[in-house]
Amino acid sequence: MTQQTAKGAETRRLLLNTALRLFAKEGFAGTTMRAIARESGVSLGNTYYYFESKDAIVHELFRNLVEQHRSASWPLLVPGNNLETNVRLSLEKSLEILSPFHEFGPAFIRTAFSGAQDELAETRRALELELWRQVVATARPLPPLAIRQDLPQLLRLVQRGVFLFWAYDSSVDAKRSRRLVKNVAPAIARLVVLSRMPVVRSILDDVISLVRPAT
Amino acid sequence: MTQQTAKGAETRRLLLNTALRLFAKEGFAGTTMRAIARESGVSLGNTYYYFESKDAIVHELFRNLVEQHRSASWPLLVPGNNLETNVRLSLEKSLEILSPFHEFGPAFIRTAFSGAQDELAETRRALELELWRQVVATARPLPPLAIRQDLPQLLRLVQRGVFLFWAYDSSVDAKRSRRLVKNVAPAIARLVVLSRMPVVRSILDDVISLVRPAT
DNA sequence: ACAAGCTTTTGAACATGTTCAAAAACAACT
DNA sequence: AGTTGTTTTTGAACATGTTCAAAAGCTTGT
Repeated sequence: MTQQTAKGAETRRLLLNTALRLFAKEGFAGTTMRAIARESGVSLGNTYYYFESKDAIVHELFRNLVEQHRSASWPLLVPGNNLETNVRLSLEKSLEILSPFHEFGPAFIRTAFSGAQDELAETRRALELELWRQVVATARPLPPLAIRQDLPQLLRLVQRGVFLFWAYDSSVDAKRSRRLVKNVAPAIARLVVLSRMPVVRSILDDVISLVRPAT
Repeated sequence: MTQQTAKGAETRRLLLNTALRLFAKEGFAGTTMRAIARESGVSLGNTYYYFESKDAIVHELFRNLVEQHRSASWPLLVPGNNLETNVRLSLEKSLEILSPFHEFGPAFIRTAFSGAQDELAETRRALELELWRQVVATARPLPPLAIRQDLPQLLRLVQRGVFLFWAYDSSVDAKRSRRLVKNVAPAIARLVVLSRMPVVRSILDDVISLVRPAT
């Protein structure tokens, strides 16, 4: 199914690069599998030897973006930042990295929310969580102990929400999404502080009970 | 494009019914436009005369479900219910009505979140809002005045969230979605009560500023 | 060098969503 | 009844995602 030899890996890389270039130029729907094959100087069938489907190519592209997001956000999480700053920076960086791919929103969502339990989805999830753990761990003051444990998963949930919003955000330059982030970051920070209050805590518990078993 | 005469309307209805039946039996992806045409005793081209695309059929189906949800929830909103009960009943009814169409989740989402500004989307939005206005208006005690105005839009937002969750919920019988509703309803009610507190109010303001201009 | 068994590549087919020009059916008017 | 214009219907084509059996290349062991 996938590549085993050096030559195979090379072809695969070639196809992925071509696909990326065409996607950028012609958009997702506007790029045909035949075009990807032709521009790569490879047969159509061969393309399917390396990628199960057109969506699978997007899936891989998406995973790359998640990786980029993580590594680009990491150095921003410097000591001295409070939670709000960390959250805002990470979310903003995510929008920044996604911005050239707005047209893929729906396709991304299909892969991001597919509910697939395969390895790729699992590593993606782990990658995302790692970032949000770092966001929490480097924030000062540290969030209340009672919530510290679950906060990364909550933040990941928030990110998914922002991502969804962005995917269907048709405002120019995703202005509305950027405003959302600007508003959400302080809201989160406040909520976290308030999590000491039993009423707020119980609401958070409701939400946490959702992220715990899955998603 | 669409039907003008009685016969045309008849053909359209026939196609829609056949599509619905086939969707239920074979699933969305499993139902081909050719099958719909064949089973209706109509040519393929004619099907496209009445429905712009396969998605357009789903779009119409979805609108019908929204309508059903509204009219089925209405009688449940009896005097004496508090907000939590009303919210829970409406959300549960929504899951109940959607349940036979779980497989359409992604397709529904495409139409529900397409961001299209056409008439169909606008009437759907109005229909939804009307229900949530009723949910708020019939609840006792009435929600705090400061938030009463915006609450319907907030609740509609919550419903969209639940809908998204449901669409990608792969648990059997959408158990997780049902639990979500069970947890969300009291959380909402508590939040509304707490909205008198400035801190909570400011968070809600952040969210409200999002639903106000659009979505 | 050769055989056996992988991996890679190809080319042709298939299935299905969608388009379109032309035919048929129908309605309205004279 | 006949003409004219509109709505409905058809059938054939097209575009593109996907599958598959067979050919070609490569690697490894003899």
